[in-house]
Amino acid sequence: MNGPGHNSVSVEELLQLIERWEHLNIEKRDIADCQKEVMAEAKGRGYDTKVIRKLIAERKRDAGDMAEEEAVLELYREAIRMQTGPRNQPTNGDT
Amino acid sequence: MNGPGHNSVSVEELLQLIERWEHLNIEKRDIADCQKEVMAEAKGRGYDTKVIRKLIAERKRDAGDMAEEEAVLELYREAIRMQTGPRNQPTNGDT
Amino acid sequence: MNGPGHNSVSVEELLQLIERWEHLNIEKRDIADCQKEVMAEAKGRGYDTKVIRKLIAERKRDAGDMAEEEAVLELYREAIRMQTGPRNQPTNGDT
Amino acid sequence: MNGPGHNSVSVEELLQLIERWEHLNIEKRDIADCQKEVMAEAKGRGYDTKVIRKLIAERKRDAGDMAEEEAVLELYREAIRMQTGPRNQPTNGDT
DNA sequence: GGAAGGAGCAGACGCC
DNA sequence: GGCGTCTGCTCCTTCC
Repeated sequence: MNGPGHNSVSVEELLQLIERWEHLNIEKRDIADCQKEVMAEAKGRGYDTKVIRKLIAERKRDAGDMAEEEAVLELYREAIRMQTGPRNQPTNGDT
Repeated sequence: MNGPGHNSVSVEELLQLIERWEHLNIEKRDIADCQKEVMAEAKGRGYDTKVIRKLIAERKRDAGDMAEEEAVLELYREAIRMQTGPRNQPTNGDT
Repeated sequence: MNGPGHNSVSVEELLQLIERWEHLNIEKRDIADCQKEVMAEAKGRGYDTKVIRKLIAERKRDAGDMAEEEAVLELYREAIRMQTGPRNQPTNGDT
Repeated sequence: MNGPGHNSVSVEELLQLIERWEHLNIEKRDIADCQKEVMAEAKGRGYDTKVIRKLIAERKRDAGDMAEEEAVLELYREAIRMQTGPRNQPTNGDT
């Protein structure tokens, strides 16, 4: 009842999408395993993994804060532009 | 002041471990982005991503269940053997 | 200095919330202890607690699967309706 | 082939044990729901639940630390006794 | 030491 | 397009 080009194609492409997603997930798992290995190595060398995780979290926050600071600065710049721009580009007299 | 055997070495290797971990994390993020792209493509082709996620979860469960079922069956067999085996095996004389 | 309306009120209600939560947690611990007792009793009567845990897990899965299956079926039905309904219902002229 | 008092009894008591355990589990779930309500109420009153969780974790740690401190103190006392006791109870001259 | 359960967190979806 | 909510995942702790 269904000729070619009907939803059998959809099923095929749906499966391909799903399998692509699943394959990517496998890669993620592999990388996570590598991370566990790194932690294991750290522990093997006598480091406290809990402390290391704290350090990583801190670094992450620091990186994030830098970005956030930038965003805030940009926000302020924009706010300033909205005040100075519309009003007159004002005190600048060298036009 | 920083000859061999100082703790600057420890700091260095600690940093290397952390950076290796962070780099792996970046790779994970990239792959996660790819997954988002896949989902976006699916959505673009008219699929319901919620359903797709359900399907993926189902497939995952199915895969897991196969292995688990075997384990459970083995466990039960063992449990039954522990009950029937010792009790009936040797002293059973009504053959 | 600490009349009504100060933030000491907030501290008080915050503490109450926290303590309510903690008290509930204690109750949970108590119940968990009861569960341990049940298991200990089972073991004392000669049952294999490992098998019992598997049985419980199975019963849990069975119960969960019933509900979930319904949800998934409903989801799929809805997805199918979204595909077949709009596409074929009105403008379909090739009959 | 099995008269009364055989393993049909075991099945019954096994089921009772399992159901007792499951009932306790339900109670735990209920309490967990109450905890969620507490958190929801806290959020409704404008508190940051994340901070609250941190506070609870701290209090937990503090409580644990008190006990741990006691344990450490006891350990030290024991160590001191092992040093002073065997050697001579000696230099104590007020006998 | 290994597994099961719970807690915490990040990502994804829906609303505004 | 950003925010709030919510589910799912991972990690950690506890128990066996």
